Amino acid sequence: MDILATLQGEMDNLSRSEQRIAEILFSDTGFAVNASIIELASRAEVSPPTVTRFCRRLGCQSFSEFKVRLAQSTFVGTRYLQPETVSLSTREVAETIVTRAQTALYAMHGGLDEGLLERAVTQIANASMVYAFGSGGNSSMIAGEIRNRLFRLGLRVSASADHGMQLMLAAAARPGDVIIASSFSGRNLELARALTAARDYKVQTIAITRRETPVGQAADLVLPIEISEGTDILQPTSVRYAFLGMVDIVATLVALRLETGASETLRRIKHQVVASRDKDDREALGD
Amino acid sequence: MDILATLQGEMDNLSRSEQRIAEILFSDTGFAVNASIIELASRAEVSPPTVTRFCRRLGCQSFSEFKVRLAQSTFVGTRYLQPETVSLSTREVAETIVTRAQTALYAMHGGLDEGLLERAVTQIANASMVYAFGSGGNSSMIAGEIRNRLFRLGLRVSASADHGMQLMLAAAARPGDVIIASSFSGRNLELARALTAARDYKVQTIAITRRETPVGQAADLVLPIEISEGTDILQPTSVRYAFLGMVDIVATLVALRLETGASETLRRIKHQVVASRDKDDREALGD
DNA sequence: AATCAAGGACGAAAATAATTTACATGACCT
DNA sequence: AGGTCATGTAAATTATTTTCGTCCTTGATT
Repeated sequence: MDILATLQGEMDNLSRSEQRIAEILFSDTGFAVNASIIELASRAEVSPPTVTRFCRRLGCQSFSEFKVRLAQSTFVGTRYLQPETVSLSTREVAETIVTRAQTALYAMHGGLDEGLLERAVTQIANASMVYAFGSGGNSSMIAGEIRNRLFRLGLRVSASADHGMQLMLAAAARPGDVIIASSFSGRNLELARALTAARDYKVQTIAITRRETPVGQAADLVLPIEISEGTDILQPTSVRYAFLGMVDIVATLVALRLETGASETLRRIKHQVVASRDKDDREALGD
Repeated sequence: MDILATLQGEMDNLSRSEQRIAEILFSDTGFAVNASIIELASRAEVSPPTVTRFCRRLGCQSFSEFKVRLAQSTFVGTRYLQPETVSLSTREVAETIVTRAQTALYAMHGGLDEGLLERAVTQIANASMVYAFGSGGNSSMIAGEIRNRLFRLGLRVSASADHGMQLMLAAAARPGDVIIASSFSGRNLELARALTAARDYKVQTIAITRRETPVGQAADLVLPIEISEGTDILQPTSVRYAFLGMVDIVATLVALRLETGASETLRRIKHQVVASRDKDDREALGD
């Protein structure tokens, strides 16, 4: 879907002229997006037909289709394409963060599988109890968000970031309960163990993680997020946005599935919250 | 920047033919983005020159520039333009969530003030202790994220979601400490009180919130996020993405300010985390 | 009320520009 | 030597813009 990402993968299969075109696309996407085929060709020192062929190779039918796809992939900036460069200015940092978040959300969206999603939603909506598991700063935040979203819908839900607790909760869970596990890396072996234990007790397990990983394999159903994390340790991982988005999608679908009951619970929560604020109740479930 | 938003504002000043074009842009952006000027014109039952004039009126120099801008504004979908519609299908829900998140991030990015940001970053980087305050599901998540990001940089940081604690911590804080407060609505009066108390003790206070609100006014420095929350109570608020983005930007800038020390702390944390996983240490600070 | 500019919206057709196709060349490999 | 592939040139096609003339609307004048 993201043409620049596609291009990066194809880099090796390109001829010399085509690599020169690609070079320009990466280094100056802003120019490329606004250029005509002639301008782009002359800047890359190739002929226009070579550009056309280049577009075809990337799966576009025409140069203009290519340009549209290019424009779509460069929402804010393209700095994420040069992960080696350390961004220094405030402006660059902001642009990079926003762009990466957008990219992560986009990748998550592209990887969605409606069938899986619906199965997961059905299980959650019908669960007698939901457990949200995730450890480490990021996944425990996600587990917390799962709790935040689902309790508002009137579901019984408990979040845990503690491996020991997770194992015990899994063992204590009963058929009809659902465990939702979050792992960015998929390599959280204790979490995988808890899921395996839950399986023995016929508890449904849903994992938000990468498929081909210990956690992914241990779960009954995987809502896949296949984004690698990058290596810039100074930067917070953008994968969080993808996970958050997945949680929001699942929670919203569950809400729609439950419909009336959920609205009532939400109304009650809101009433309580608003009562302890000043009078303006236009705000949704604020903070 | 967003041409579809611009267009919505201009709607009244358009002639009949132009409104017919706009109509198509809103109802079938996907078609418009891929269409030639002739196709678009014939579908709107106008002549190509009218389309060209339409583009000019919207500030584009040519039809192709217009198409690029259009492609850039329709990252995933345009459903947010009709906020009243309740989305029902899985596909629609996913599209809506992703689009809203993107929009929120974009709005946050647009509202950034470099000067303020740099002042905040300087204060945080030099703080002897940082307190992150935020209550309610959403803001306490943000406070948690502030802690997650900053402790990795070697800063001393404590997060609290409890109003009573916040007040006490504010009273116990000393000059040189910094409090970062998060409030989506800005109407969290207890939080505002804690900030006011901190001020008396000459503790720097930074708020991520809306400017013209009790919390915004109580803080020394506001990193503004002026997004209203929408009223669909079934949907999680997209403002979270904006807040998260702001936290990431601030944290990254602080990291760059601290530079060497931070990398070392991160390396140590990572070493510990990796040691308790299996051997693959390519993963960043995973879960 | 009828008439008459003035101005704007619009489309037809011409002019221009962009893009693609068809074909030719030359480099490289077998 | 022959084939294949990458590439360019030039022609053909297609897309876009410009120019110009018509028609409608509006508002003033008779």
